[in-house]
Formats: sequence, C-alpha cells, structure tokens
Amino acid sequence: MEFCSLPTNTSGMGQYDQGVGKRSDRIANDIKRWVIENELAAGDKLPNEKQLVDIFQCAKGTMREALKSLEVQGLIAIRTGPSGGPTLIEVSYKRTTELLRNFLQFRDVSVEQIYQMRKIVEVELAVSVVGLLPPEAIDKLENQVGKCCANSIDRSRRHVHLNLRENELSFHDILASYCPNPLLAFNAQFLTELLRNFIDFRFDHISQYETFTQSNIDFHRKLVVAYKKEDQKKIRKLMTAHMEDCEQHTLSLNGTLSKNLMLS
Amino acid sequence: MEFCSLPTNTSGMGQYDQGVGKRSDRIANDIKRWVIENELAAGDKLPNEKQLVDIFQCAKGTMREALKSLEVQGLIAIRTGPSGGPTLIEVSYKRTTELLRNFLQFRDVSVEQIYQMRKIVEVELAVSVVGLLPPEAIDKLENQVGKCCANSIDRSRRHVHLNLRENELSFHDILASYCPNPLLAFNAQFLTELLRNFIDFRFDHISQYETFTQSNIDFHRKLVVAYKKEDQKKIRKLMTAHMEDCEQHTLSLNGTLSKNLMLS
DNA sequence: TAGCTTTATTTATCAGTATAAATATAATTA
DNA sequence: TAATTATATTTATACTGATAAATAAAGCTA
Repeated sequence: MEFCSLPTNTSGMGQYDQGVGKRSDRIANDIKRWVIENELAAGDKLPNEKQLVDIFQCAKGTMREALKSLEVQGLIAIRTGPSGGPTLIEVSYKRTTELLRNFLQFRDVSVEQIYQMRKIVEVELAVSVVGLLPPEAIDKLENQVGKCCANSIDRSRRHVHLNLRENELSFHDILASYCPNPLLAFNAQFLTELLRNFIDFRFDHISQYETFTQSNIDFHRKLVVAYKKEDQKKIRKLMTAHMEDCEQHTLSLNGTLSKNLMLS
Repeated sequence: MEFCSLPTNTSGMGQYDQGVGKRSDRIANDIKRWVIENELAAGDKLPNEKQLVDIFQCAKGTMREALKSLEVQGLIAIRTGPSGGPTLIEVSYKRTTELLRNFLQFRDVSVEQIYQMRKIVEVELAVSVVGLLPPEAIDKLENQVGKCCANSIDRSRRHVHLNLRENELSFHDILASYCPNPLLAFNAQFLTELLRNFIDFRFDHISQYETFTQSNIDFHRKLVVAYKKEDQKKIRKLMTAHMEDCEQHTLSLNGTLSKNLMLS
C-alpha cells in the first residue's frame, strides 16, 4: 500500500503546543491511529524519518523518540538505506513474550502458579486441536518424541538434560502452532518459554531427571496415538495427567523461576 | 536504594563502537541488567539523564532513546524538575494489556475465542480464590450486584447498557484482585478489558440485552451465596454456566471485537 | 502558619552537522 | 553476457548546543 500523506497533524503544530503528555508519545499515537484508519497491514511502509518530521513539524529527535516507541512496541522495523525507513510489522510472539516477562519480573511467580495456568491452557489447547492436525503435524509430533528417545541414550551431562527439556517442550510448541485461537496459543507458548529458559534447576537429582524424561516420552507417545484416533476424551485425560506429572517432577527437582525474566 | 554507579560500560565506549544492534537498545539492556544485578525495586531512582550520558559516554539523544525504550516497556517513569529523572516502576497491568492488545491487532480474534479462553480462566480463578476472600471482598461483590440491580430500573438508553456491562465486568475484576496468581489474574483482567472496551455491539436487540443483564445478576447473586458457603463445587458449576451464558448472549447480540485494539 | 513567589533543577523539544550502513546503479571484468 | 566490483544515493544513527517547560524546594509575604 502506498503512502498517502498523514491526516491533519492532530498532535499540534508549531513548537511547544499545548497538548497533554509528551509530544513524542502523541505523535506515536497519531501514527497508530493513522495506521488503523487507513487499514495498513504488516509490510506497508511508513513515511521515512525526514518526511515524518515534515508532516508533524517536529524536531528530528522528537520523531526518533516516537519511532523508537513504535519500534519497542513491536509495531515497526526500521532499516537504513534506499527503500529503508520504518515498516509496519506484525507484533511477533517473541516481542510480546518479552514485554509480558517484564510484567512478571516484579511479581513473585511460583512453579505451582505456572502449572496452575498450564494445566488449564495446555489441556484446553490439546483438546481443541483435535481434528485440526494435518498428517504432517502428526509426523512432526512423532518425530519429536523420537528425538527425545534418541537423546536419552546419553544422559549423563547437564547440557543433555537441557537439550531434553528443549525437546520435550517443543512437542507442546508444535501443538500450539496448530491452535487457531491466538489467545490460547500465545499463552501456551509463553508458558513453555518460561519453562524452557527461565527455570533454574538444581541438578543434584540425576535419577529423578531421568524419570522425568522417560515419563514425558511416555505421555507424548500416548498422546500421538490418541491424536491419530482423534480421541478427544483420551487426550483430555492424558494431557491433564501429563501436566500434573510435569509439575510434580519440576517441584521435586527444586525448579524455581529465574530472577532474570527481563533479559532476553 | 541509592544509586551506586553503573558497572563497566559493557555496551561499548566512544562513538560508533562495533557492538551489534543499535546503541540505544544496548544501553537499555545494560540498564536492565544493572537493575537486576543490584536487585533494584519499584520506587528506586536511576541516575538522571546527564549522569547516564556520562556513565555510558553517549550522546544525549541516544540516551533519551534508551530511556524512551524503558519507558515504553513500562519499566520506568520520568519526571521533570528537581528530584526528577527516571524512576523504576512495577510494570502495570494497564501497560501490559496495552502491549498485548498490539499483538492481537493484526490477528483475527473472535468472540468465541475470547470465551474459549475466558471459560477456563474465569472458572479456574473463581474456584482458586475460595477460602481467600476476606469479609470485605464478599461485601464488595454483594455491593457490585446491588449496583447492577439499581441501574436496571432505567434501561432505555445506550449509555445505561454500557454502564451495566461495566458493572457486570467489575464483579469479575474484584474476584481477580484477590487471586494470588499473577498469570491467572492478568489473563482474567485482560479478557474483561477486551469485553469492556473493545466489543462493538449492535444495539438493535434491547430485549435481549435486558435478558443478558438479568441473567448476569442472577449468576452473580448465586455466586456470592456460594462464596459465603465456600462451596467450591458449586462455584465451578455456576461460573462455568455463567461464562457459557455470557457467550451465548454476546453472540446473539452480534458482538464483534473492535479493530482499534491498538488505541488506548 | 498558610498561601504565594521565586529559584534551581531536570526533562522535553528544537535545530543543525557529521558519520555509518544499506541499497541501487553504473562500471568493470571474465 | 554474466558476474563482480566500484560508486553514488538514500536513509538511519549518533553527536552537539541552545531554549522551553515542568516541578520541587526554598524563600517570602501576610
């Protein structure tokens, strides 16, 4: 979509206008409003920095702060060079989880609370994708379980354990990727991300870790079978038990939520 | 907590250092890391703009972009004047919901999908706060139901309907405020916010709207009774039915999610 | 002491310059 | 001609200095 001049400069004209709040914030909001009104979509380009400065009659620095705001919100990407400038992008899962982690940074969240959420989210998701999985999805899931098994031959070192958890969790990511409900899928992915990257384990219970891994493999295998039969009831039962089981293992391994949620 | 000099300027020194990404982003990350390492908390003050410029040996504009980033992320508030400058704040629910709405802006979310989420979140939340509600919480809930009744005398105009929805939803906000799980509480509040501010109704079915309102009042009243008895089973049943009922009413009123999610 | 005024401090905005990075285009080479 | 290299152009990024606005604290007035 072509750029067709931003509408009347609602955020004030001339320097030091009377509007409320910071100029850069008002400009950022005006640009958002303009994007919505013109039904722009990801991939569409905004006017470049210089043009925006002309349109809004503001200083370069002010405009840069406005653009930085949109960038941090995950709404635009900025590139240099010819045909560069600010481009609208779909706010990514990644960016959104980063911002949501900021929220959790200053609050205490326990492993129990993560699983309280996960027990309802993963079960609902698992049940809801029944009938929506194309053959290649089943393949992917089966493949995933296979990787876990292959890796479990060597299980004596720390990084292997980490790798196993990675694999276990990607089973759930695959399921989430076939969930048509963005709210549900996002929550599921956010929770698996927390477990993947922000749980500090004590690695002094290797045997328990092995049990954990084996238990996961069993559940995933059974889930694949149930998905092949599209047996919704069975899937609900299995995923509920699976989450319960994961929670217990994580707790007995003394998993705690990291204090570095803010850092990517 | 006092400011005690930021650590070695890891984001590079001198102009145009070789680090990856933008200088302002690296600085923002360094400040985050420093906050975590020094276990700063909401209320603590960061060095002011000029001091930060000295510490990071960067230009004022660059530092302002870094601070804007932190501000947009909801991590700091900036005030002018003496004893002003950037102050750490708890990332607020409000800010987080704004950022999450950006995420949904470019995806299609249906009323059914909102309720798919709400049916599991509100039920889990309702059940989990049993036994955690102090007497004043019950009072608040009862009060809330009372307001709905009072308002339902005059129900002929649009804004009254909006006001009723407002009241109905604040019943759920009260419940959420007593939920110790930030993940659960946040999700619940986010969903009620969507319903409160971002559902466009067609107001051509006044009678259905009345039925909706009355139905809500009934459910809320019954829920209060159940909370007084701390009857968890009853609460689960009631809330499940309540959400199901809400969904049906919303659907028959042709509620659709607004296209203006990005705007506050 | 209550209310008002001044002053000092700090961010917010403006203006302009210089540098780096990315890309398109032209020139060169094989 | 195809591929590579050099050049020019476009754009963001970064730096500097000056002015305006906001606010807290100190001082003044009644």
